[in-house]
Amino acid sequence: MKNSPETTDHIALAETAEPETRRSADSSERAYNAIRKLLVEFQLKPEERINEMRLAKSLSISRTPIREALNRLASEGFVSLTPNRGFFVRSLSTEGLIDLYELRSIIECAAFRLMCERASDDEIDSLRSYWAGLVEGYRDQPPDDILAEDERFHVLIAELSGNPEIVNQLQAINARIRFIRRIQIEHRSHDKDLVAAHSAIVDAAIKRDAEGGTELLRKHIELTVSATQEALKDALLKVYSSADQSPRQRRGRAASNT
Amino acid sequence: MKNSPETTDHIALAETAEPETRRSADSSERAYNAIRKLLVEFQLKPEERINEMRLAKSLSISRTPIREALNRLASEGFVSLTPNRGFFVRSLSTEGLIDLYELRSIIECAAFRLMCERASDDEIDSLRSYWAGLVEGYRDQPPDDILAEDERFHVLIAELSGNPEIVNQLQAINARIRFIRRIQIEHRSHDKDLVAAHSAIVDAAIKRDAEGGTELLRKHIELTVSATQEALKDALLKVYSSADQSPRQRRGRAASNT
DNA sequence: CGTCAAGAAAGTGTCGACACTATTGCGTTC
DNA sequence: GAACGCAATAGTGTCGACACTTTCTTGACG
Repeated sequence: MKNSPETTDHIALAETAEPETRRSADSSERAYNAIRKLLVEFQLKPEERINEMRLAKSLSISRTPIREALNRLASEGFVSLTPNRGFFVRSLSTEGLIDLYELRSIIECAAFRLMCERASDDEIDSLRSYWAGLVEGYRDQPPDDILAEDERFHVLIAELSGNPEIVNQLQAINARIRFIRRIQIEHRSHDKDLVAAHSAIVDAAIKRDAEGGTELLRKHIELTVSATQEALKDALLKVYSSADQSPRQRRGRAASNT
Repeated sequence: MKNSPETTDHIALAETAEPETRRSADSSERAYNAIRKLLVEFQLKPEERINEMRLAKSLSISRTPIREALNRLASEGFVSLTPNRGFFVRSLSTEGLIDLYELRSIIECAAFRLMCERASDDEIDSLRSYWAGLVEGYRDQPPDDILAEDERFHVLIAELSGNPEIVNQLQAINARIRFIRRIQIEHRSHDKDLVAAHSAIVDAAIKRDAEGGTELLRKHIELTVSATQEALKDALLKVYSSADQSPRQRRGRAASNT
C-alpha cells in the first residue's frame, strides 16, 4: 500500500495531450473534467474517500487545482466535504437518483409549458429541425453521442422556455445523472420508445399543446426512471468489479468511452 | 419519511443555505460567509471585478480560502469566473431575478403537489402548527426574522415533498434572492397579503388540495415578484449609495470591516 | 488475547512565493 | 493631438511547504 503509488493507481487520464510543459493551461478545468470522468466511470466509488494527493500525482498537477475542482463538484452534488477529513464520493442510492429524476421531470415539464407560451414559431421550428436532422441515424451512433444528443434535445426545450435559470438547473441535473443514463443507453432497452417520445414531444410543441406535451414528457422521463432501476443493478456491478483487483481490465485504453 | 421535521434549527441569515455538503473548516467557511455578506449588502457591486488579494487582506487570511469560497459562490450563481481575469459579481438585472422567481415558483408548486400526495397527516399538521405558532406576532418582528420564518415556511413544504433535492434547490434559490427579499420586507408593502396567503396555503394543504394550493402559491409568488420590481429600485439606490468610494481608489482599507 | 495509548504516518487546510497574463501608464510616431 | 505600441504594474493561477488533525501501527497493560 505504501510503496507503489505508481503501479496500481495511475488512473487513466487520456486527456487533451499537451506535449508541452506549458504550465498555464488551466489546470483547474482539466482537473474538474478528469475527476468528473472518474466519478462517472466509477473509478472513484461511492462513499469512497478521495485522496487529494494521489489525484494530484496521477494528474501531474498540484493539489490546489484539485481542490478547486472538488469544491466545484461538491457544490454540484457529486461529492461531499467533511471538515477535517476531506472529500467523499457521493453515495449511489436508488432513491437519490429517483429524487433527481423527479426534479428533472418537474423542471422539464415547466420548461415545456413556458416554451409553448413564449417561444416564437421560428424557435419551435428550430427544435423540430434539430430533431429531424437527428432522428434518422439516431440509433446507430455510439452511446456517448446518443446521450449528448438526447441531452441537447431536452436542453433545447429548456432554452426555448426563455429562462436561463431553468437551463442551468437542468444542465446541473443532467451532469449528475449522466453516468446512469449512459449505462441505460448501453442497455438500449427502449430506443424506439425514446425516438417515438421525442417525435411526439416535438409534435406537441408545434401544436403548442402544453398539457399534452408535459404529459408526454412526464411519461417519457418516468419510463427512463424505471429503466434506471435496471441500470442501477449494472452500475452496482460495475462499481464492484472496478474495485480492487479487476483482473480483466486495469489500465491501458479507457474502458468504455469513445 | 427520513427527514425529521424536528431538525428545525433556526435559519440564521448569515448561515449557509446548503444543508448537505460542506461545513468547511474555519477560514474557508468564514470567507464564504463574509463574502456572501458583502454581496448581499452590495458592498461588492454588480459587475464589479473581485480582487482576491484585497479580500484576503481585509479578512486577514490568505487567498486560498478566498478562492475556495469564490468557487463555491460561483457554483451557486453569485459570482462568475472568467478564465484569466478572475471573479466578477453577478449582474443585478430585473430579468435575472424574475427568472429566479419563476424557477422558485415552479419548484415550490411541484413541492406542494408532492406534499399533498405523500406527506402524512402528522407532517401536514406540523406545517400547520409551525405556521400557527408564528402567525400571531408575525408582523412585529425585525425584518430578518420575518424573512427567516417565511423561508422556513416554504422550505418546510419542500421538505414534506419527501424529495431532498427539491429542498436543496429551493434553498439555493432562496440564498440568491434573499438580498432582494430583505429589501422587500423592509418595504412592508404587503404584509397582510403574505399572512393571508400563508394561511390559505396551509388550509389547502390540510385539504390536500393540490390544485388550489399550487394556484395560491403561484399567485403568492407572483405578487412577490411584482413587489420585487419596486424593491429593485431601492436596491439600485443602495448599490450606488453604498459605494461612497470612487472606483478609482483601490488601495487602502477599501472594504470596510464587518 | 483483547483494550487501550502513545507515537508514527498519512492527509487536509492554509500559507507565501512565483510564473504567467491582463491592464494600466507612458512615450513615440504620424 | 490621437492612435499605437512598449514598459511597468497589478492580479490570477499554480506550486511546494508546513502546521495541525485524523488514522494507522505498535507495544504495554489488564
